[in-house]
Parts: sequence; C-alpha cells; structure tokens
Amino acid sequence: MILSQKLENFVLHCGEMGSRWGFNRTIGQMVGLLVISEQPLSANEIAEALRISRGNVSMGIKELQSWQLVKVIHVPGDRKEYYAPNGSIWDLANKVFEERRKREIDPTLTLLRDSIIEPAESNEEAYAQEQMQQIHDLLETVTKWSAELQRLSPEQLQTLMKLGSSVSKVIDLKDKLLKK
Amino acid sequence: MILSQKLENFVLHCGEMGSRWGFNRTIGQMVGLLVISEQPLSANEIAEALRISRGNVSMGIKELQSWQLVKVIHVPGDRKEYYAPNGSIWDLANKVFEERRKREIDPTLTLLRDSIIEPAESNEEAYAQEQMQQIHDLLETVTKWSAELQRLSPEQLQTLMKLGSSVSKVIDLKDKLLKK
DNA sequence: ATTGACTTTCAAATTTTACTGAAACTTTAA
DNA sequence: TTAAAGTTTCAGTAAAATTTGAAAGTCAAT
Repeated sequence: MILSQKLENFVLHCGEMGSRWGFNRTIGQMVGLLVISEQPLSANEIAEALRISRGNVSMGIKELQSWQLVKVIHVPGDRKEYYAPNGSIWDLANKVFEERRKREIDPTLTLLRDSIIEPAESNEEAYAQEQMQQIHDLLETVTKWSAELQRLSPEQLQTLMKLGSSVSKVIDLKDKLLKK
Repeated sequence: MILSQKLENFVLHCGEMGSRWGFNRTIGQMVGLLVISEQPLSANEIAEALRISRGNVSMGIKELQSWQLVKVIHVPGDRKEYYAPNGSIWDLANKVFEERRKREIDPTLTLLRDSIIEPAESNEEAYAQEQMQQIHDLLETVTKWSAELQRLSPEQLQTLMKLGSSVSKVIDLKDKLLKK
C-alpha cells in the first residue's frame, strides 16, 4: 500500500485538518485514506500506508467508530477485519456535525442554563448573566435550526441552499401571504 | 479581580471549549472573561483573574486580535490598554465562523481543486478524484450558502431560523411559484 | 537623557497529547 | 488444546503545544 504523491498530499492535508474537526492528525489521515480508497482496508494496510504503528491504528479505528465514521467489513474466508467509510461524504460530514454538537454545544447549553437559572448575587453577575443568556439563545437557535435542516431531504436542502440570499424574498412573500 | 464561583465556572468552561473553536484553553478563557465583564480589562487584570503570566496574556491578546475578537480601549490620562469584546455575541460568533472558514475550508478547497484538475494517473486516482470532487462540491455549496446567509440582516436570519421545519413549506411554495 | 509605567518577545521549562511496541487478549481452525 | 492469525491495551517514550519570566522594547513625562 503505497500512495501516489497526489493521494499522499490529500491524506496529509486531512491530517492537518483532522485536529480542526475534532480528532487528531493521525485520525484525520485515516479518514482521508479510507475515503479515497475504493476497497476497504485492513488495519495493517492502514498502518503501512500512513507509516504508523499497528497499535495506533487500532486506537484510531476505535475513536472513528465512536464517531460512527467507519464500518467494519468481514470478508468470508478471511479473518482480517477491513474498514471503510460509513456512508457517503455527505453522511460523514453530517455525523461529524452531529457528534460535535453533542460533545460541545450540549454541555455548554447545560452549563449556561444552570448558571442563568440561579439569581445573580452581585451587579457583575447580573451583567454576566445577561451575556450568558445571549450565548444561550444563540446556541439554542442554531441547534434547533440545524436539527430542522437535518430533517429535510438532501434534495430539499440543496434547493434551500441554492436559493441563497433570495430566500429572504421567499420569506417576505410568505409574510404577505399570511397577512392576507 | 477575583471571580465568583459561578463566573469562574463559566470562564473555565470557555477554556475547555476554546480548543474546539480554534484557539487554546487560555485564549478561550480570555474570551469568556472579557465577554462577561462589563468593564474593559487591562492585561494585568486578565492575568490576575486567570492566574496566568503577563507574557501569556500578551500573546493571547495578539492572537485574539488576529481573529478580530477584541478591541483595545484607551482611557484618557491612563497609559494602560484596556480590552473588550469586539462586538455583540452574535458578531463574535460570526467572526469565529468567518475566520475558521478562511483558515480551514479555503485551503482545503484550493488543494482539492488542484488535485482534481490534473488527470488521474491510475484507477485508484480516478476513484480518489471522484471522492475529492464530492468533498469539493459539499464544501463549496456550504461556503457559498454561508456567505449568502451572512448577507441577510440578523432579523431576516432570525426569521429564517425560527421558520424551523416549515422551511420546507417555503421551499414547496417557491417551486409552485416557479411553475406558474 | 533618564526614569517609570507599561508592553512585547522568545528561549527554556513545563504540561499535554499522541505514538510505539511488546505483552495480553480473542477467535478460528486443525 | 494448541497454534496461528489476528486485535487490543497500556506503560513508557517521544513530540507538540503551551506557559513562564527575564530581558528588551516603547513611550510619555520630567
């Protein structure tokens, strides 16, 4: 398993980006590799392609499974496990989004709610709480909205995105219709 | 500058989240602190409140300025510089989004474009390129859409988000209008 | 041109995070 | 029940990121 220059570049780039998406470099590379590979890969092939230890691959796979980003494939008559991306690019992106929401936004919302609910004990706290309320409202709106968007079919979502800013015209229109 | 338990919790939490949003723990704490503080704070006050070194604050401020998240305030007759969040919560969130797009999505799009443009040199590369094309299209759609959304006024955006799932009705509506 | 109040820089120390590889574990087949 | 082929775990090590603090820099007032 040796990658051409072009493919290696892509995989390395995924590594750099990996940390931004919520995992570490190696795991980013693993996702990149699996995505561009037509055949499922065994742990050894991954280790070889990325020049990392077998143990590291094992830990990476575990992490990717907790994100639901890879699926395991068993080939009859072969005891090795093979790994492949769990769904289309679109599915993967969705899962990353969803998972990050769970890990980052939700705990923050909880903390903010708890903080806001108890009465301010000073002027400073009163101001701080107003700000926290703002953050809370923002996060909640965004969370709800992204949940709604996920309910739309990919086609509807495409339509909506392609509407772009002219979506505002449609909204205005809707307002007018409602008033009638 | 000593924080009440509640405020300290919030600041620490911002620290944890900081790394998710693209900066490190300390810088996350700094943002949290500035956001909940009604008065602008001097570098020394920040260092004291967060129990970190003066030098660290200086570097953090520099980083936050590169994200355009803080503004400097000069008080007449006082040589110290004071720092405050650069805009509302909404503005800050927007800036983080915008900045991350620049730092993460844009370079990825460039790499993908470059990779896709040159012809595949093998079957593997051909498959890989198809996948890269998918990623490219996804990122481009999302980028364009977020740019469009940023053009809407906050009120329009609020309206849109609050539409929630009935957004699909709006889409249907649009379809019908087009057909006429 | 010196002092004092402040800020910035950056090499070195520290802390955190990731990786390796050998040992332990699991599973299948003979 | 043993061996062989595979996977996982985790203590120790290596690498990366962060932090400190002392020194250098800036600037206004004297």
